[in-house]
Order: sequence, then C-alpha cells, then structure tokens
Amino acid sequence: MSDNKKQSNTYKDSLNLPSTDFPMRANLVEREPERLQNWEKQGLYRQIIDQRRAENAPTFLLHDGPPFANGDVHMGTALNKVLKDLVIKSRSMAGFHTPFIPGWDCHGLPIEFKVVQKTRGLEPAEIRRRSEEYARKFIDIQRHSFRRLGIFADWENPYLTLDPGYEADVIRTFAKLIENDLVYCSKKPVLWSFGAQTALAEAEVEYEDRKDPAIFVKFSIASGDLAGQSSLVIWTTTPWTLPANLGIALQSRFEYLRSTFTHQETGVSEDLIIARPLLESFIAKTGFSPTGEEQKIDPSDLEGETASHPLFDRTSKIILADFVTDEAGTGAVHVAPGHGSDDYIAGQQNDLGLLSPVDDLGVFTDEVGIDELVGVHVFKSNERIIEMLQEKGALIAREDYLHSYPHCWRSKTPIIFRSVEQFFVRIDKIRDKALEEIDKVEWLPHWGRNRIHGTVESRPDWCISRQRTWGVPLPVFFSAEDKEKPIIDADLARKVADLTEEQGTNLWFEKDDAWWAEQLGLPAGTTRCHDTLDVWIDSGSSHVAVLDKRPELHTPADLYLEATDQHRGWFQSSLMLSVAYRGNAPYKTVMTHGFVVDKDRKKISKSDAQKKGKPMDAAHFYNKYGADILRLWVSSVDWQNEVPFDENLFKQTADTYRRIRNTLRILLGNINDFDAETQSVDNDELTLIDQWILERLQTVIQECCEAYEKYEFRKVFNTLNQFCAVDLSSLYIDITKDRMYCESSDSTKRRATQTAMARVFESLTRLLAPILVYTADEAWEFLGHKSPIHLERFPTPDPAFTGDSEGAATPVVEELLKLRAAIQQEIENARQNKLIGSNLEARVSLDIPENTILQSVLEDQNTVKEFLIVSDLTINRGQSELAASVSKTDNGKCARCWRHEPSVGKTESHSDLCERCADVVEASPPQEVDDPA
RNA sequence: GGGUCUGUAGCUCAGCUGGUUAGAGCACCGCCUUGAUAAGGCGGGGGUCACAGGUUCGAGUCCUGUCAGACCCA
Repeated sequence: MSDNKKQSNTYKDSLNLPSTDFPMRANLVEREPERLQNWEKQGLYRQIIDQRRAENAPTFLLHDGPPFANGDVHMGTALNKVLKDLVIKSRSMAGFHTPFIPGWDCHGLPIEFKVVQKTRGLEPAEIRRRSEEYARKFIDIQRHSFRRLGIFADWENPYLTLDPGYEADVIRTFAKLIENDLVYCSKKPVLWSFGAQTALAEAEVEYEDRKDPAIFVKFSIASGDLAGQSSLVIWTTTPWTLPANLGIALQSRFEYLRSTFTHQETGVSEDLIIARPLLESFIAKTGFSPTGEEQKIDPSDLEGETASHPLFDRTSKIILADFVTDEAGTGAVHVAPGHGSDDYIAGQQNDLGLLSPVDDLGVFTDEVGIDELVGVHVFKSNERIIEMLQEKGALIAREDYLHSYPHCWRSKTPIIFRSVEQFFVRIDKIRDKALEEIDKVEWLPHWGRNRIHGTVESRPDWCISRQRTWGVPLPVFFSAEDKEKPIIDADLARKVADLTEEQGTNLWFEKDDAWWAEQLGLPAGTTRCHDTLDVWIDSGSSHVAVLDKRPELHTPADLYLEATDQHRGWFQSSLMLSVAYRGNAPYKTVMTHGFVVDKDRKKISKSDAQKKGKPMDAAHFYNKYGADILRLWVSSVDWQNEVPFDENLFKQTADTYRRIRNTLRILLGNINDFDAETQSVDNDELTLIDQWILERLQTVIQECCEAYEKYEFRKVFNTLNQFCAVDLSSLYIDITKDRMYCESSDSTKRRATQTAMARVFESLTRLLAPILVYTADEAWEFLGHKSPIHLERFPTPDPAFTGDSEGAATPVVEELLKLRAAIQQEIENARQNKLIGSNLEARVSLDIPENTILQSVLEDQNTVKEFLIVSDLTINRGQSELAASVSKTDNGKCARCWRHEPSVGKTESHSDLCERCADVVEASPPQEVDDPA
C-alpha cells in the first residue's frame, strides 16, 4: 500500500501539472491599490493618451457630466462613472484617442446650506470661502474613490465650476445670451422656498404629501345681467392666495348651471353657478344641492363681467381659460396672477394686474391690504382668512385636503409661488432651433428623444437668478437713477468676466459698488445685482468652459452619458445654452442609464438605506469585494432601465469573478512551460479540439467587439462568462487535461493545445481589460508582458479560424457534443448506482446513426475517446438512433494517467502503466522533467 | 393626475423581423473527483414568459386594458 502510494507519487512527478504563481485568491482589496499606485507612478492615463495621439488615432470624446461636490460616491455615482470608463477603455482599445477630463459641479444651495447652517451671520465673502473649502474637500474624497474604481482620467486637471477661468466662461456664455436678446427681468411667479429664501429651479423641488384646507368660496357677480343675483363659487387649497385674487376663470367648453342651492342640513339657500360636470362632486362635498329652477349659463356670456372680492371692496374679472378642468373644484377657478404660472399667463392675457403681497420669508407685506395679516406667515394665515370669509358669509364649505405638494429639496419647507423680480432666459426664441437640434442627436435608448423633446417643448422661460451667495454672480447692474431698472449689457458682462478671469468671482463680493462702477466706467451710484446664476447655467456652460477651452477637446462631443433625470437637467441646460451660444447641440449622442434601485425595484432613499443598515457608498463595496467586482457588476446589469442592487448581487458577481479568474489561472498554469514565439505549432498541426476552441474564440472576439461598440457591456459579460465557464472550463480544459498532463512535455499534441491556449489567453485578457481593469492587467503581467494591458488594442478575428471554412472544426465538435450528452447521462446513471466512480472507469458502448459529419473523426478512436474523456469505448455505427450503455470496464488502471487501458501491463519495465505512459516515462525520466534547471 | 419607459426561472440576463417540448450563468439538491483542490466535472429540480382580453392557423414576441415599479412633470 505504502509502496503503491510512493510509486504513484513518483509518477505524479513525471506529469506536467499546471503551475503558476498567479494566485487563486484574488485578494483584490489589498492588491488593487498596489497596482493602482504603479499605474499612477508611471502616468498610465497620460501614456495611453500620448500613444494614441502618436498613432494619429481618431478622437472619441466622452464629455464628463460633473457630479455635485457634496457627499461620498454612492452606488449611483459609481455606476455612472464606471459606465463612462467602460466606454472610454473600450473605445481606447478599439484604437481611438480618448481624452477624458473629469469635472465637478461646485456651486449651489446644498453646499451653501451646509456652511450657513453651521455658522450663521457670515459675510458673503466668508460664506464663499467656506463653501469652496467644503466643495474641494468632497472633490478630493470623490476623486479618490473614482481612481480606486480604476477609472482612467486626467485626475490632475479636472474642470471645476468654481475655477476662476470656468466662472469667467460662464459669465461669457451669459454675455452671449444677453447679446442674443435672450435675457430679461420681470416680476413673475417663481417657485419660492421661504425656508432657503430663494427662488428654486424645478429640479430643486421634491414632492411630499401635505394636508391643506380646501375651501369653496362665493364671489357674487357684480356686473351684467346677473349682477347682484347670483354667485360663482371657486375652490382652492391655498386660502392665503385669496388676497391676491384678481380674476375668476371659466372653461368655455363646459356648460354651467345656475340654481338655488339649499344645504341639506342647515337649510341655508344660495343662488349659485356651478359647472355641470362638477355638480355631483360639489353636492357631495358641500352639502348644497340645487332645489330651485335650473338655468343653463353659457360661460362666454359671463366673460368680461366682474365679481365682488369677498374680502375687499374690489372686483375680480371673469375670464375664460383652458386650464380650467373638471378634475376638482367647481369649474370656476380662483386666479391670482402673482401666485401661479397659469394665473400669471392668464393675468397677462386679460390685463388682470398682479399682486404678490408676500416677502422672502413667506410673510405677508402691507400690500396684502388686511392689517392683522401683515407680518404673519402665509401658512399661518389660512385659518384666519377662512374665518374672515365665514364672517362675510362667503364660505360655502371647507374640507381637509391631502395632496402631493412641492417642497424645497434643501430646507424641506413647502414651496410657495411668489412673484419677485427675477431674471429669465427667453426660451421661445430658441425653442424651435433646440427642437430641431434634438432630432439631429442620437438618443440611447431611442425613447430619450421623446423625453427631452417633451420637456423642451413645454418648458416655460428659464428663471436663472438665485438669491444666494455661493455661485457665479449675475453680472447685471442697477442704474443710479432708478434702482428698479436693471442694466443688462453684454459688454459689461464680458468686462466682468475679464476682471474675474484671474482672481475669481470673489471679487464681485469683496469690492464695493463704487469700485465696480469705476472699473466698468459706469456712473457713480450704479449698484450691482446681488443674485447668483442658477447652477444649471454653470454646468450647462461646460461646452464653452471645457470643450472649447481645452486644446485636446472640441464641440460637439461624441457622447454625453448620465442618468435619465438629466433629460430635464444637464442634457437640457447644455442643449439650450449651446443652441443659444453656437446654434447647435453640444453632443452627437446622448446615452442614459437608470437609477440604482433595491432588489424589489423600489427606489433607494438614503435615509431608508441607513435605517436598514444597508450601505450605499461605493467605498463599502470596493473595500469589501474589490473594484473589479463592482465593475463586473456594472457590466452585468441592464443599465438602460432601473438597476437592481443589493449586497447579495455582489456575492453572485464575486462567484462569476472567481470562475473567470480560475480560468485565467489554469490557462496560465498550462502554458507555463511554453514559449509562444518558439514553440507554437503550425495551424495544420492543431488537433480538432484546438481548432474548435480557436474557432469559438473568433466568434467571441467578434461578438465582444461589436457589443463594446454598441455599449452592450452586458453582452460582453455574458459572452465572456459563458466562454470561460462552458467552452473553456467545462469542455476544452477538461478534455485536454490528459494530453497536457500526461503527454511528453514537448509533444506536438501538447504544444498544439498550448498554442491555442496562449492565443485564447491573449485575446481573453484584452477583452476583459475594460471591465476587470486590475485582474486583466495582473494576468497579463503574469504572462510576462512588461507594459500594462491598457495600452493594448482589442484582438481582431483571425480569418484562419472563422469557422466557415471547409475544414472547420465547429460542426464536428457540435456533433461530438451530442454524443457526449448521450453518454454522460448513462454514465451518471451508473455513477448514481455506484457501478462506477469516475468517467474513466466506464465501459461505454455507443450506438450511432450514419453521420456524414462525424465520418472521418470516427475513424480515429483515440480522438473520440479523448473528447468524451472515457477509456473504454465501443462504437456501433449505422444504428437507428443515438444510444449509449455503460458498464464497468475490465481494463486495468494506468497508475500514471488513470485511464483504464487494455495496454496496461504490456510494458515490462512499467507493468502498472499504459503503453503511452510507459513510452513517455521512458523517454523523459522524471528528474529531468521536474528539474527546470 | 399627465408624459417617457420597464415587468421572462430564487438572482442577473438571452430569446432576431410572431412558428416545433422558452435558454445561459449563478444559487439550490444529489453524485463523482482530490493531478485547477478555499478548485474541477456530471446529473437534477425549478418558469400558466406580471394579469385580463383581442388580432392570427399560431404570441414571451403585435394591439387594448389592468396591476406593479422607475424617471420626469403637475
């Protein structure tokens, strides 16, 4: 027994077992940073760029949308940046010159809010100093994460929207808008946050449920035939806007009903006019139902008449408007032009005038006209106003109304519509051109076109002024004579840009009005505007401040790639500003990805995730699993839709990773003693199976390159995963084990397989490189390459193995696979019945129908046996159907190769070996094989 | 409420212009192997293709509606 074991160990030493130092366990968390450090030390990004430039490669420009310099990199941001990197790396390996300048969006309320919250009462210049410090801190944090994720970019020279040069270009972009007569100032209702004391963009608003009193209010008709006889009833959920009421809108398409309405319980009667489509709900909600004669009223008869305001001695004009619907209310809509955008437009069209008696804090001003309300917050006035209506007998009914209501994304306070002097960009002047440009752009997925088209089509003028400090100043002045009159002048704006180009826009806040007036040659007494520009102007100007500015870049960019919410955000602001600035879109293609959602496809809110202890920071994952796992995950998902995510998916991805890594490892181990330069065999010396795997490889190369080109990384992932798991691991490597381990090391058969394996390895690592940035480079290095794989190009299919030639191996192998499936089932039966253990103990009898494809290969028993990994095979050709039967073989087991061969014992000097092994052992004694020296 | 989308095994994804018993990998269960071994091989279970109608000789694939989810808007 011990003798036997000793002997078998001796034979083990005579085998060519795979050998490599490429570790099975990746230990990515520790190894990746080391590799990253090497790359950075040698300036790999620069090397790649320089190399492609030297090759005169065509340029592919992906313009980075700037993430906000606030908070850590979470999975959503990581998804975005990794996708961008997959694009960049795959385009680079496809031979393009791909400069990638990362950016950060640095200004804006969220940062200023953090700073101001911490310390109140700071001077503007100090707020700005601290805001910049805050932004830069997070830029460093995020940059570190992005680098760690293996993203190649010009990290030393990113674009920051707070850079003086960038700010100056924002101002120049704005000057161009002025020049094109696109900027105006107007008192207009805007979304106002009294919590943050600023106007907000729509993107800065979030909706939350809120309960408000909804009231039905009577306005008695004051002119025309019905004067003094009947009343219109309006419905509103914002009683505080009633003091600003200047009109009542009716729907021309509705029929209205006039009647005496009597309250079912109180018996009170009122002569009222209600739209017929809303009559039922009116009755249900107010308790008033028609009890008198019913008279049809045509709303156009009332148009132009007036109704008495229930709180003041003044009238409101009755108008017709399309925004009146039958969804809620009475068909008569309260119009306060100062407090709503529909109202504002209707007010303009009908000369209603405008009242907006509310200040920055959301408190009523003198203008409200009711002394006791002056100084009271609007939301605290609702109840008092309702009481007053009640006192005047104008309140028909009230209810509590739960609705989804806009809130400020920062201060979380409800939004009010309030009219203030604001600056706007006239969208109508550029809308048509913008819509035209949209259709020249390629949108991925294609429905993105509809999304942005819809938003551009319907968007109102762009409110671009913010009453905040942390931003690019709005370069406008107010005349000395009339403080209300803005001086909007392109040349002045350009001078401001020149003055701040070097020193930054802090100058605007540090120097006083007199200084500025003098610098710009304005009359003494001229004051400057204290607003800042909407941050969407900042980031939307990047095509000027970055693409135009940097010598290696240009407009339009080939690709913008962001999450779908940017259809209304950056894609749109960039489009509008580019159309205004240069008359065309800043991009050729726009690609969007979905949001990261949880495994039930519900959105992940930050607070929820924290509550449940579910980490969402990218750092958690690359520190626990490694960046390559995170990247592999990105490559595996359908990012055009929502991207499901939870930690289990990482474990799943890690399994896939392990399989790929082990495949690379066994390939390395098998070609360890092989020098492709000197020991490769000619193509016609490759065996069937080698030829087959190379044919498969060409298909894989073809499919992956096409998929990369179409940004279908998921397909690359699937293709490579299957190639590794099925074609290589389960078939090729398994089938060639015997020849690799047992044939003499220099045999042609073995060298043929090594030739194929080396080619597979070279191609596979390159195809993996954009995804597994660290692992592919590690494997590449283990093969003996000195320079990083990321300088390489993708492989191209070898025409000698495209599989459609006459001697193609693929059709033959596919037939053999059918035989394999048939016998494996029988072998498994035998195994389950404890008849045999390993495949090699099986005696297989195989019935095969006539098969022209297999004809020649069946002549060669050894090839078939090798392919099927069986020792003892009898083939019965010309049978009616494919069938296999299995029993235990009588052949003796070769102590070296473990096959059960009839030839075992036939060689006297090695009585426990098969003939093949005896020959091999005779030819090369173990010591020589084992000792590489 | 409106717009734009999505919905195939436990999970991540394939299923081309409608056509035989809907596929892969992972996970799960069983077996084998111990010369890829914190690996590898083989076999197996698992899907009324969200639901309900319709068009068609025939639908996961086309149409309508419902439900659920995402983003944007109100």
